[in-house]
Formats: sequence, C-alpha cells, structure tokens
Amino acid sequence: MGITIQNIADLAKVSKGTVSRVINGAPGVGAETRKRILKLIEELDYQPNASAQGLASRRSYNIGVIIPHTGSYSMSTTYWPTLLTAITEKAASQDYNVLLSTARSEEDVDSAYRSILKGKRVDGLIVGAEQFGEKQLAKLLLKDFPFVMVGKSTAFSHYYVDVDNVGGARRMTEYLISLGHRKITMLAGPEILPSVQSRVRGFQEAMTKAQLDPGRVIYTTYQAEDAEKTALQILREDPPTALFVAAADLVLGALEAARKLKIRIPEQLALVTFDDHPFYPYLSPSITAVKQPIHELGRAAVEMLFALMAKKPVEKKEILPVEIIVRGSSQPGDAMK
Amino acid sequence: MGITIQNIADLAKVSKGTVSRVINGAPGVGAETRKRILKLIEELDYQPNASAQGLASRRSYNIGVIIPHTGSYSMSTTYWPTLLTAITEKAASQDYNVLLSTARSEEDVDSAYRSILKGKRVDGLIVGAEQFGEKQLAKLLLKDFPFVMVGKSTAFSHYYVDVDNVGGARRMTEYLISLGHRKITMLAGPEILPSVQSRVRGFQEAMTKAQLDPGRVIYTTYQAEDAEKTALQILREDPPTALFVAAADLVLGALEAARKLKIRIPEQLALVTFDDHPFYPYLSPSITAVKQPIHELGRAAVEMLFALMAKKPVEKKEILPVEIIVRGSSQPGDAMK
DNA sequence: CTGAAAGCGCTAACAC
DNA sequence: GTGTTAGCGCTTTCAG
Repeated sequence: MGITIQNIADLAKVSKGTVSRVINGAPGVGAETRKRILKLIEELDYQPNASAQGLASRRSYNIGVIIPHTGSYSMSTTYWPTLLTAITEKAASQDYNVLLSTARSEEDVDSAYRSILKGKRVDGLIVGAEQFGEKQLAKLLLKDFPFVMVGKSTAFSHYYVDVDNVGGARRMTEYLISLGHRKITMLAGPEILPSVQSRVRGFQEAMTKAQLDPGRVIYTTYQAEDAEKTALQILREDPPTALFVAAADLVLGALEAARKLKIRIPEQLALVTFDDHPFYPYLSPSITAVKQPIHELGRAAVEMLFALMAKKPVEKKEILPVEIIVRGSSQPGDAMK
Repeated sequence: MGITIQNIADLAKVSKGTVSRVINGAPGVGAETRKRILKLIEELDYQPNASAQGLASRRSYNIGVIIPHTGSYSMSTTYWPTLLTAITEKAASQDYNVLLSTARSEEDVDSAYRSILKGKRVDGLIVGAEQFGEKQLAKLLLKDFPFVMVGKSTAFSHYYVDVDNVGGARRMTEYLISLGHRKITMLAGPEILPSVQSRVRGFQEAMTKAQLDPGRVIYTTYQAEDAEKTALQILREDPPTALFVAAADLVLGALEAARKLKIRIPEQLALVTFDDHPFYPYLSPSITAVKQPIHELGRAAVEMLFALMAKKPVEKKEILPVEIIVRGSSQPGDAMK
C-alpha cells in the first residue's frame, strides 16, 4: 500500500537510518547521498507515516486547542474564530497542525481534555482560560505538560497571554469622561471571570482618578436574555449618561433594551463596548469599541507554547495593548451623518 | 513515564492481547476478566497511545478539515466558524477529533493538503469546495481517499453536501416579486463559483416564471472594495427597485454604496441577501436574508464522511433546504418602527 | 476465552 | 558518513 522508508532506502541503496536522517534534516549524511534520497522522496511523493514517527520519537507535531463552542447562538464576537485562525496559521508556519476541541459545557471541557490529550496526540495545548476547570488544570500542571492559556485563569497562575483589559477599560472610561460624562455605568459579565474583574478595575480606576463617583457596576451573565433584562433595569431605574458595555455578548442586549425604552443613542445615552466587530461601523449608530489585537494574541500564544515545549525560558505572561475605536455611539455630533 | 497496555496486562494478570480486546470493545473476553481490566484502566487513568494504535491499526481517529482562512478581514459571515463547530461537535460524538487547516491562498491549499494528509494523520477529509484545486482533488480521488466537500466543486463531481442555492434564490426572488418589484438586480460573486451560478439560476428562474425581464446579474469579487464599487455602479447607472445581494461578503459593500448615494433602504430600494447573520436584526434597517442551515450542513458532512469511511453506500450529494427570513430591508412599512 | 508472537513504520543509539 | 538493531505501544492473527 503506502510507500515506506524501507522502500526509499532500498531504491537509494542505503539503510533506513540514513533515510531517516535525511527526513529529519539530521547531520551526518553525505551531500551526494542526501541529494539522491531527497530526489527519490520527491519523485515518489513519499510522506513519512505520522503515527510511526510519533511512536518512535514521542512527538506528534500537533498542538491541541480547546475553545468554547461558538455556534450561531453566540456569534456576536469574532474573537474565537479569529484566534483559532491565527493559531492555526502560526502553527502551520512551524509545521505543526492544530487538533481542535470545542466545549459547550463543563462536561465537554473534560471530554475535550481527555480526547485531545489522549495518548499523546498533541505536544502542547492552548486553552481558552475560562473554559478550563481546576481539575484539568491541576492534572496538566502535575504532568508538567506544556500548555498556555488565552486569558487569565480563575484558578491558577500559569503561562498565559491576554489583552490589556485594565488599560483598555481605563482608557475608554477616560474618553467618556473627557466627553463630559459624569454618571457612567458599566454593564459587566459574570463577576468571577478575571477578564470581567480587570475591566471593572480599569473602569473604577479611571472614575476614581477623575474624582468621580466610582461608577456603578452591574454584573450579568453572557446570556442574551439576561443581558437585555439587566440593561433594561439599569436604563429604567437609574439611567446613566453613558453605558460601558464590557463585553461583546452583552451589546445586542443593551441595544435592544435602549430600543425598547426608546432611548436614543448617542443623544440620550452614550454606549461603548469592549471588543470590536466588523459590523459595528454599520450598525446605527456605529459602535465605539475597545479593539483587541486578536491575531497577535493567537500568535503570541503559539510562540509562548513553542518556547515552553522547547523548554526555553519564557515570561509567565504576555499582555497585549488594545486600541480605542471611536464611532457614532459615543458622539452626538456624528450620529446624524 | 506513561502507563502502557503492558502495565495493565501485568496488573490484571492477563496478556496485552486481552487488554487490547477490552479497549476496543472486541468480543471474546470473559465478563469477569473484562470487568477487572476496565477497573484497572479506570483507576490508573490509562489512555492508549494514539500513535501506537494508529500505527498498528492504520486508523488515526482524526478527520481533517480544510476551510478558508477566516481572519478578522472577512468576518461578515459566520458560515465557516459555525460549520467548523458543527463538524467538531459531530465528530466528537463519534470519538473523532478534528485536525484543522486553514488556507488563505492557492499555495496554502496545497500545503494544507500535504500537511494534513501527511502520513495518514487523518482517516477522512472535509473540504470547503471552493478551497480546493483540481490537482489535489484528483490525487485524493486517485488514492480513493474518503473525503466530502462542503459546497459543489468547480472541478469534479464528488460526494458533497450543500444548501439549496437555487431554491433559496428562487424563493427570495418570488418574495420580492410578490411585493410588487419588477426591476430586480442581483449582485453576485465570481461567476465561476458553482454557488454563484446556482443562485443566479434560481433568480432567473423566478424572474422568467413571472414573465419578467430575466433580471440583471452583475458579477463581482468577494473583496469588500470591489463589492462596493460594483454596487455603486449598479445603483448609479441603472437603479433597480430591489437589489438581491447574493452573498454575505457583498452586503457591507452594498450598504455602503447605498449610504454614499443617499439611497434609503427600504423606501427607495429593497435589499435582500443570501446567508443570514446574527447582527442583521440589529442593522438599520434590519436585513432580510436567506438563512442557511449551517449546523445541519456540518453534521451532514460528517455523517456522509463517516459513511464513506465505513464504505457504506452513500448518496453522492445532500442538499439542505433554506429559509427566508423577512426583515425591514425589504418592507417599507416596517422600516420606520 | 485467552496467550503468544509477529509486525505496523519509524527513530536513535551504537557500531564500524 | 553509513549500517545495524533494538525498541516505541499497540493490534491482530493463530494456537490452544
């Protein structure tokens, strides 16, 4: 059936060992011999059997990625798909493939963990931090298995890459203050999430620094209905002049709430958010957002992982800067154009 | 280091062969023995080494997926991420993992093809049809390698799943006609793509059936700038009363063109599109669209692939029905709400 | 119902 | 520089 290293060796009149050296770019093969073997490999379109290589060398040349299940349900952010693309691309540049698992529930996380790690299918792992339970994390740490998290974990301190949540929230808040807003409310995700905590911190730092009331923070879940209900509550009971929607999953809910209460944005309420989206320029009003460098984040994760796998010294974390994109939803002047 | 089948065998006082049978759920093991072995496996958290299994059994329990690179550049559709999720989920339900490759250019396709297929890393392949060149396809066919395409290929006739492009376009056109539109233009993607051809066909069928002028079709590329330029041209030179934007990648360009020409939607122009998006309800106006069953498509692809891998008889194609979602962009009455 | 043994295709250590 | 050889951990006949 398939052509093997032995076939190549026979045809080249050398031993398997020599062919193996050529395949792996190892030294100790004569230039002539090497050329001859390479030619044969090319001609026969020979591809070494990955299982055999893996078994013998204990390396799979795969990395695993565990991210949340991104069905059509919650595609209000391009975060995970974009991240995944960046990871895959960067991995490919180092001849690594990506083995994917998506997790919808706590349970899924565990099965994803098992299936992807099962039998050394991967040499390293990139994991959406919020996706990971303490049990699995502990196991990985125990085994000294190379992995990096995207986003800070709730549980452990480990190698991770993240965006500057604190700085982004702070700067966005400062921007709102500079527009004259004094009463600002933050609609935030679940309080236990580190990303949420960071964004809240940035928000409060800016408010405090401006000697304003520390600002009201209302937590909610990432469920669309919850977000809307909470937003309705905020806007009905104690409406601020600016609403900082601290995550993409909450944006549509907030917009819907404003629409229902016939609150016009930005005239009656400035609305800004964290995490940009290609559609934001086309919503009406267009949405002001903190833009995260998602591609860079993915690349950084892969680089960190490879360094870890190579047992090179690595910084425990890498925090990437974000950008404020000002659009109509925060600027009364522009909204009418 | 890792715990092996031999360890289990020793502890259970049986041979490797028996343990292997248990692992694979093969018959011919006494109930007692089986139970004892399973208990040991559980206790020791034993996971068979995938490479060794792969080498011995010639199966990897991975399927490969090659889809276009979906960076932040073109995230105006949730098609690929959603499809990927559906595939991964369905595969996981059968204990298969997904090995991912994304391709940005023609060249990438080839390297993706090589790297993913390299050395039997996968037992089957799901491929975004438009992503695949004839050379690679021919090779796969030649090797009799199990693969299914998502979408119809330009090149060959092979197993594929797709949505009902013809029917969707036809029904959407009929809907526009029922609203009283007589002059309808379709802004379509590259003419060589089968999906584009099908949508054009559905459009023209409906126009002809209604005894209308067959309708104008203008082709463009999926580049945002091209789409906008082409839309501008249509709307400036010979504006229809309804514009059928036949792909998601063209929508933002069309909207931008209308905005620049100060053409109000839906009052002066009805705009509808193919492929729904979670943001469409929130654009202003909200967008009427043909909704594709992307999750089902992904599941169907996996099912077809597994049938192929099992050498079961399979229909050469499976076409899934689509749905028309009516929103503001096609209904003057609603647009003001 | 279970054991023994021959590979699967490759790597890597050790000879020469 | 190149060949030889012993595994890597599992599956799968073939005996018994």
